[in-house]
Amino acid sequence: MEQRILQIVLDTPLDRTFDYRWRRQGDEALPQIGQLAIVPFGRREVAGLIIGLAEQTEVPDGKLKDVLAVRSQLAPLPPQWLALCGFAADYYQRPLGEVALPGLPKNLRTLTTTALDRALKKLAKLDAGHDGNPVNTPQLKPEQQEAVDAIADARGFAPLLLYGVTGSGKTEVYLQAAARILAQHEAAGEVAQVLVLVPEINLTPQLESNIRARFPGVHVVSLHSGLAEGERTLSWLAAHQGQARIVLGTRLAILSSLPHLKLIVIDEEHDPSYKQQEGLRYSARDLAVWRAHQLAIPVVLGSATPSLETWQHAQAGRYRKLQLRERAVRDAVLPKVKMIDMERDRPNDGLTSTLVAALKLRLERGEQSLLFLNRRGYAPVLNCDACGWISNCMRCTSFMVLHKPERRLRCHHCSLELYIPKACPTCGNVDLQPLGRGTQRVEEGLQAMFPEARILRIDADSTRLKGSAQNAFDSVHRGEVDILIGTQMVAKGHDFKRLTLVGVMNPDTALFSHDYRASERLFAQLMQVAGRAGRAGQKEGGSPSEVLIQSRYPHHPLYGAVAAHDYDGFATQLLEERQQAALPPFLYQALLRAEAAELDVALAFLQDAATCLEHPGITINDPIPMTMTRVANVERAQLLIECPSRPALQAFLRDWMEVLRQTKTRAKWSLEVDPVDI
DNA sequence: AGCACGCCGACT
DNA sequence: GTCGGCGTGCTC
Repeated sequence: MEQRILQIVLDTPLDRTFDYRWRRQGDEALPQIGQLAIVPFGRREVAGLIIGLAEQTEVPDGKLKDVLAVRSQLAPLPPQWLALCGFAADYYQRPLGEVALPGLPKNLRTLTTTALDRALKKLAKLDAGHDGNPVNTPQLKPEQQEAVDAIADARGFAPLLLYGVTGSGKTEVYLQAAARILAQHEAAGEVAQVLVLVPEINLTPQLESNIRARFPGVHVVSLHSGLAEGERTLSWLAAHQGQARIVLGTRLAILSSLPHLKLIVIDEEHDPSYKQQEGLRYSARDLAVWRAHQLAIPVVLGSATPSLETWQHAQAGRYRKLQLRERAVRDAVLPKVKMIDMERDRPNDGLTSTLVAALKLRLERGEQSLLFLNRRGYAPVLNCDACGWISNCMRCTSFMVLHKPERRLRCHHCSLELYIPKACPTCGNVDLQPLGRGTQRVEEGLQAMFPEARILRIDADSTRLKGSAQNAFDSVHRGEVDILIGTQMVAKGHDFKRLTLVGVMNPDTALFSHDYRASERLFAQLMQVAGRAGRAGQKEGGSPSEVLIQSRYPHHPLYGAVAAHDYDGFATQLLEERQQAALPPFLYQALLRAEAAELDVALAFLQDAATCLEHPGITINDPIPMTMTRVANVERAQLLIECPSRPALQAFLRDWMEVLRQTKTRAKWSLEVDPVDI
C-alpha cells in the first residue's frame, strides 16, 4: 500500500514539525503541501498544516501515528500564503503553526466536515455572477483622479500614502482604484482580488453597504472577529477560492488566503487597532506592506494623520505621497478649532462657560453637539476625605472606577466588581467623594443643566449588548439626539450630518505622558473627532462647524498644530525630536515581558535573559516592573531591547529566543517585536 | 499550550 | 476514606 510521511506544523509553542504516516485509501490523491490535515496529538485531535512530504522519517515506529484525515476537498493554501505566515513567524519569533492555524475558520479544523461541506456546496452554486461595472461613480476632483491613476497604473510593488483630511474623499479613491484594477484584470481574462482593511468592526457595515451598492454583482465579503462561525467559513472560503473579489476586513483579514490579490488598501493606517495586542502581536499594516512587496502589487495607506513610520517612509521617498488638499464634499470647509483656557474660564461640572454657551446655541438652533471624553464610568476614583482611603483594586495596581448606573466599583483591568461601599471601609465615614469625571458624570451634569435636551451617552458600557451601538448611532443619525457624549468610540467613522459642535473635555493628560507615542495618538484623535463636525460643511445659517478644546495648556504647540490643521508641521517636528532622542522610527525595539506571582521571579528571569548572550550592537536596558505592575494578582516586568538595525535586531532575537526557550523559570514570558505601549 | 500523572491537605 | 491543589513531563 502506498504511503508517505507528512511533515506537519501544529498550533503549539513547540517550534518544530511533527511527522505522521499517510496511507492511501482507495483512489485518494496524494496529499499536497499547503493542505490541512487532522491528526492525533497527545490525547487530542488537532488540525495541522502540511509543509512537507517525505518517504522516510527518523521518528521511531512506536511513536509515529497515522493522519486521521486530509482536507482534500479544499484547495491547498497557496505558497504565497505559506510564505507570508513564514515571514510573520520569523519576524515575530513565533512557531509557524501558531501563526498559520489559529486564523483559519474552526470548521476547517475539525474532524467532522458537515459545516465545511455545506459551505463549499453553497459557494459552488454561487459561481461567477460578476459584471464588474461599478455604478453611481461620482466625478473625481483632479487630485483624486491623480491618486486613482497612480494606484491603478502602478507596476510592481508600490507603497502609496494617500494623505488627506476627513472629507477629502479618500474612500472614493479606494473605490475607483479598486474598480480600475478589477476591470484591468478582467479585461486580461484574469481574476483579481482587492483587500480593504479597516480599523474596526464598528465602521464595517457602513463601508460594506457602500461597496456592495457600488459594485453590484461583484462578490464582496467581510472578515472580522464579530462574524458567526458559519459566516466566517463562507467569507474565508470565498476569499481562498478567489470568488470574493473584494474582501473588507479588520486586521485579522491580513492573514487570510487571497490567491489573486492585486491591491491592498489600509484605511486609517495610523490606527492603533491594526496592532494585535495579545497572542501573536503582529502589525497588520506592516504585514500588509510586506505582502504587497512579496506579490509586487500596490498598497495604499490612507490617513489624515499618518503614523510617523509611514510619514518617514514618505519623506524619504520610499512611499509615494498622494495628497488630497481639497475637501471633496461639496461646500465642505474645515471646522474652526478654538482653544478654551481652563485657567481663565473655570469649568463647572467639567464644562467651561464657553462650552456651555456653545451647547446652548446649538440647542436653540436645533443642531447636534458632541462631547468627547476618553474616560468611561462616573469617576475614576472614589475617595474618603476623612482618612484618605481611595478605591484601590485589591488585585491590580490601579483604581476601581465608580460606575453609578450599575451601582458598582469596577476595575477596568481585571473586571473585579464590588458594590459601592456605603461608608469608608477603613474609618466608617459615610461621605465618600468621587474624584475626577467620566462620561456618566458628564451625562448627569448635562441632564441637570439642560433638562429638555435629548442626551445620549455612547461608550463601551452603554453599548455592551449586541446591536446597541448600531442602534445608538442610528438614533443620532435620525436626529433624535441633541447632545452626544462619548469616548473614542464616537471619534471614528461616523459622519454626523447635523453635528455642528465638537467639544473636547480634557485631553491634557496625553501631553505629558511617559509614553512618547501619546502625543502622536492625541493629535490623530483630535483631528479625527474634529472631523465629525463640519463634514457637510456650511450648515444653515452659514457658520462653519466649531471644535472647542478645553485645556490648561491652550498654547501648547500640539494644539496650535491641531487648530491650524497642520499635520505636516507637527509630524516634521515630532520626527526631528524622535531622531534626536534616538526613538522609533529611527530605532528598532523589542520587549521581553515576564509575569509571575512574585515580582522577583519575573525580574530575576529578565535579569538572566539580559546577560545570557553576547550582544554586540544591541542595547539591553535594565529590567523594570511595568507601570501597572500587578494585574489580577500577577506581577509583571519588562526588558526593552533596542538596535538601530532591524536585521541585526532580528538576528539577535533569533539566537536569544533559542537560549531563552531552554531556561527554566516559573515566570511566564513572551516577546513582542515593534512594541507600541512601553 | 493542553492534558495526564502524581503525591499531600481538608471535607461531603 | 475521597476531592483536588499545582509541580513536571510529553506531545510525531
